[in-house]
Amino acid sequence: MVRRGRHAGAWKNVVLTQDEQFALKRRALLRQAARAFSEKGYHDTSLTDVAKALGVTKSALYYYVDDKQEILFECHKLSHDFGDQAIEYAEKHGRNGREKISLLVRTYLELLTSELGACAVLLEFNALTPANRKIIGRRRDTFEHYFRKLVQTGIADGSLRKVDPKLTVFFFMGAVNWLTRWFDPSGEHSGEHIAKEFAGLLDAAIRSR
Amino acid sequence: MVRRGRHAGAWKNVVLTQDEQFALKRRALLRQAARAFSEKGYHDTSLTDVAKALGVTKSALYYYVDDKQEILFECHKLSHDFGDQAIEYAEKHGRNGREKISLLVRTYLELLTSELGACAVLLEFNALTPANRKIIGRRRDTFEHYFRKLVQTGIADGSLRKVDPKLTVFFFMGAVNWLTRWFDPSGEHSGEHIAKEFAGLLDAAIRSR
Amino acid sequence: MVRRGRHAGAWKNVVLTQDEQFALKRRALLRQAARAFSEKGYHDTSLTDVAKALGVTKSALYYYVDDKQEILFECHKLSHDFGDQAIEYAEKHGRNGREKISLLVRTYLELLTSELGACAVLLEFNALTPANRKIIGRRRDTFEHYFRKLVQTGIADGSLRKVDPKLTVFFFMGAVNWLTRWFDPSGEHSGEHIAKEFAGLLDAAIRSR
Amino acid sequence: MVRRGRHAGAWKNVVLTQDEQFALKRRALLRQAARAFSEKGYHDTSLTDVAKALGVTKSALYYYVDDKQEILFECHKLSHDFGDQAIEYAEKHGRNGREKISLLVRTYLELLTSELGACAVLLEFNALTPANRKIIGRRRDTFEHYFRKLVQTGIADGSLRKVDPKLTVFFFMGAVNWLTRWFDPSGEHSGEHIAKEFAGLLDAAIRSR
DNA sequence: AATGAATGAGGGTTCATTCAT
DNA sequence: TATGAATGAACCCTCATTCAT
Repeated sequence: MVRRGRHAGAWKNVVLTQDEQFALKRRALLRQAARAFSEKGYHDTSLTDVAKALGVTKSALYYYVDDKQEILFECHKLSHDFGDQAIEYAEKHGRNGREKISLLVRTYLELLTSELGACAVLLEFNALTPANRKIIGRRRDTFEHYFRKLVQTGIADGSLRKVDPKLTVFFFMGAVNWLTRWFDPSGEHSGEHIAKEFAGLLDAAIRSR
Repeated sequence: MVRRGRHAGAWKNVVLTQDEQFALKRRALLRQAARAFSEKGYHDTSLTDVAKALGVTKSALYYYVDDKQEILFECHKLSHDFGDQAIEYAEKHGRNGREKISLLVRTYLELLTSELGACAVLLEFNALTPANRKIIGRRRDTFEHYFRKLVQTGIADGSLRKVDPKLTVFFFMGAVNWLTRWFDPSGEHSGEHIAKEFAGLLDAAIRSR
Repeated sequence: MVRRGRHAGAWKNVVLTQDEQFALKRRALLRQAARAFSEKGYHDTSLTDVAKALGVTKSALYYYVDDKQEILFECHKLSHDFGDQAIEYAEKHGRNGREKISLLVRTYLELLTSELGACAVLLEFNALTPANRKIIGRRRDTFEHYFRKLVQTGIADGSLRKVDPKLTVFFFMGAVNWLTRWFDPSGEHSGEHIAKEFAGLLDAAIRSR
Repeated sequence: MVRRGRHAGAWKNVVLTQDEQFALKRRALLRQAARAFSEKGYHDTSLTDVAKALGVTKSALYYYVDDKQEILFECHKLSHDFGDQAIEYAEKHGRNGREKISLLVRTYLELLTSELGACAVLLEFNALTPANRKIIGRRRDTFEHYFRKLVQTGIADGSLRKVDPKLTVFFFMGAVNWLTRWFDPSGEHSGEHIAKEFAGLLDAAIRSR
């Protein structure tokens, strides 16, 4: 669903424009849905539930979204945007494989936990439409491929011990995806804390002695 | 579903008794369902799918099972049986926290991958009925609690470095549950190989330097 | 929907009064809707479609019309106005049953094809509200009754052979209504051509030898 | 929806086999739906209506049919089967263009009216899926093309006067399709009577003087 | 021991309609 | 005059479940 253009309007800085309102509400919808998806899974989350949680009718959702599928797709895209950001950051500030991985992992986890829900749908890859699965699959492959490459780099530059890059990435991605099932923003551990701890565990797991 | 009594029947040692037949078929049903559940998720797996894969009608399944829910419940129980076995083994052969954890992890993963599907349903915890969720939840807590305890033991006996036991367990459990989404018995890596590799990664992550 | 009074306003001869504007736009709306109805049917034509074709929002339509039903009703009335005109013309210029029928048919078809869409809704009689169906039904009966009468007259005055008046009228009305599904104003055959051809076919079908 | 094979079973001649039962019920469903379609149109006929008329639940229909669309499609196919039969018959027994057309028209109408409902959906061509529309469209074109050809033949062999073949076919097809909106099997005129009368009208309309 | 047939609840989606602005 | 936003009814369809055979 794409929003049509709209003239800027006066009061620009005081009140929200209609477009901003729209975007805000849409964002809220995605967030709420994503939360439900990661709690109960895509298929077990009814739009009625989502709507009720937002205080509107099911039909109202369709003003902001074409499809239930679009919601899932959008969520996946969002979470991959985080991945891209994390990669960019790691690439810029890390000096060897090991450092880059640590930065990548930590940034990624911080972003994810900061806006959890909007992204915690990684588990629901199979619920994507074949067409969408292709798109998201490509991005996931890119991410994992980059991750693996980093492991290889680290091994090559001596900062990491000789682990299996593929299994290592799976190992870590599991931990991340699982996060979405138990992480509670208002819980005992802050997102930053978890990010740091997980990064530490992974680092210890693969660094060269 | 509990089986009613049935006279033992002659030919006992030659042919399978009816009860054995029943048990065999039921087991096959559970396995097949579990496989489907871990591939596509509980709610996206229809009983028709399962039945077709077994070569029978949907209705036939109800002879072996009361409910779709019962299947899921049973699968969860099975996978926890593996956990219990792994614990028992680790407890018997490990000499300190670190060793026990390694044994636990490795045994658990080997069991899981050997009969994947029967257990790959860990991801579908939320699809359980509240009542069943309570039961399985208790077993899960027991398992994780024991796991955490092991970490604490290891830290105490100096075999492990000072990590957060709770997060560590979550970290690892994520990797395990995720396994069910990508592991392919006929794929590149054998179950044993993965078990060993994962155990190695975890060990490196938490052992004292 | 009836328009409330409105003062005539100055500039009367220069600009369109508000009432004229209103009428113009309403007419455009009816025409556009009718076109869509005859192409896709009443129930498969959404007001959004109609609105989009007119360059406004769905809501805007409700300023000119009370109901979707009102549109259909109005269209039916329009098409019957054409029938009435054709009758009047035929009655004035035809000298016997056969001539009158030929004139009726030809005039009717020329009017219909000239403003096709505004009338091509004959097929959607069943989509009318019971109340409206009664009203339109009466007019339709009047038309068909007059038509049948003409056939009887023609038989009586010897200009037509002895055909079944009722079936003859049905026969021809079918051809007319079907027209709305294939006639293309910008197509191969002009409305006049079709009117002439169809009139010719009917005439040959029923004239006395 | 295709039915799987089934062994013949004893009592073959006494009781209906399951397959026959199935076919019978399916046929009834199609007939009932077709009746509703031609009365109210495809989009305004809800499966609930159809089911209620058959005394079952909406869901039950899905045991016999994959889709609402499949019903429509099947009806169209049925009616074209009648067209094919009529063509075959006309081709065999007619000796020139005029005779063949008369036979075609009469046979076709008799078949249609005998099982009206099962076929009276010609009007709902636009409600077909693009894919199905292609298939049915091809058959319709074939039929109309053959019909036109017959007109040309008749003109060539001198049995028909020089009419426009295309418009003539449209003219007649309109009458036929319209039939489905007013024909009542238990009404004043029998199917045979109508078939004969319509065939007579068309014949008079186009025969050479 | 298994099947065919049917049910009912629930889910996603569309759309005419309303109303405040 | 016209729009954005929301609603509720209706619809198609799926699926776990039941029951007679």
